[in-house]
Amino acid sequence: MPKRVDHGERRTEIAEALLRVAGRRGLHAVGMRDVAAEAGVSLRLVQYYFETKEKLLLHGLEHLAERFGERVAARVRAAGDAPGPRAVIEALLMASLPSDEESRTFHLVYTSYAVLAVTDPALAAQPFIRNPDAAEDTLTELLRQAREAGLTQADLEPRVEAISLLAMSAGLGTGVLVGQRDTRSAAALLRHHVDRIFTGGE
Amino acid sequence: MPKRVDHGERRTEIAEALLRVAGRRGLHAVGMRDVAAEAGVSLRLVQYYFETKEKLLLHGLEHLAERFGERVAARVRAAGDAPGPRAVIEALLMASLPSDEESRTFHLVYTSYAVLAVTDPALAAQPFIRNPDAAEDTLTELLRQAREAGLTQADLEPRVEAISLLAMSAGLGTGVLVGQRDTRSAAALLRHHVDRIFTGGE
DNA sequence: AACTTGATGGTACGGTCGTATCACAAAGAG
DNA sequence: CTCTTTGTGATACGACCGTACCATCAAGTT
Repeated sequence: MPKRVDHGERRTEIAEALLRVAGRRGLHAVGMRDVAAEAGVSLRLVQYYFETKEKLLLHGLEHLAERFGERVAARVRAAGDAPGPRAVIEALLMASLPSDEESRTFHLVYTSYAVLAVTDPALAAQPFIRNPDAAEDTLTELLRQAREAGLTQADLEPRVEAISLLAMSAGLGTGVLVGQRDTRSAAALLRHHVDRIFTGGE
Repeated sequence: MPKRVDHGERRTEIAEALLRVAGRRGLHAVGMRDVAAEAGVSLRLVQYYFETKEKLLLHGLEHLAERFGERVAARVRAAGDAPGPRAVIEALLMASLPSDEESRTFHLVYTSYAVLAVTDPALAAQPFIRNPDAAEDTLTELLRQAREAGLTQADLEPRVEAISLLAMSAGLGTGVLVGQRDTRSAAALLRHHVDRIFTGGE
């Protein structure tokens, strides 16, 4: 046998190449040859590790979601040791706003995938429901904790506010992406609503 | 000269064919030939009335925005004669949620356009800023009127709430589109926030 | 040493896409 | 009646795309 290469590692490299070029030129414009060139390998290798383009896209989406999850987790950790629910919530919301190149790419590519998934049944809706639902559950639980700790009004509905904040974050993110709004004003808007929620207790 | 055909009319027919097929199979999958078949004309005619695909897309986007504007206006009118700001606001928000086939297509195609516009400088960012900005101004003005009429808290910030509601509506709309959420719960969420805003006055 | 097998490169095939070209019919203008 | 112009059809071209096929090299195995 030859070199014995770690398939998982190689697949990750190629998937990240896919995300990079998708972030630059849009997911719709990404071909197998572009991915190969970006990853510095031959077209054949992309075929070798992902037999078909559809599998490449699917793996790319999973990898994107995973990397984004790690990014959010890192931001939350950076919010300090033993941060309160509010700090965690703010970190969580801010992390998903397009600010630097990475989060901008994330937003763009994720939205592209979503659009594709609506019409293409092959790109299972799975990842588009599981991950957002997980974020929703997490945020709901954080708000519930805040309410129990008396940091919010007693009649706060955690899930309602969680869904609202995430929907707002997504909508604002799109606005930033198309250049309608800048990141700072979007962040200020989100903080305004966090302020609103964290009022009435204390 | 031959038949002397109304160009504007024909362009509209073709643009609507574009929107129909884009709504079914996704904007990324739409070719000139698909549009021609959907409109019941030959490929050549599509080329004749829109020289290039890019111009076809651009005109399609403008037509989409226009039709959507009319739709919202109709919904607002249907809210009754001399409706209060609140009824108008609710009608405005609900109309832009994907409920029937038309609004679902609108959301999908508009999002597709937005994704394309991020990377393709030819698809001018114009329509993606002008129209949302107009909606934002309209909603801001409605909220300001409501505040002046004492229907809301006196310290309400009209523009902040307008942007928030529209961003939420967009985010929720995407959620509905990908099947994460159903239309009724999204509508209920929006109404919840309208309720929140229209409180404290009276 | 011969063989097997995983990793890789090169390249060709069939299809589709946007666009361009050529041809022609029909309807007024002179 | 001829001529010009507008609308319409058919088809061809060149590019690109995803996929498939074939060859080759390297590293163990027997």
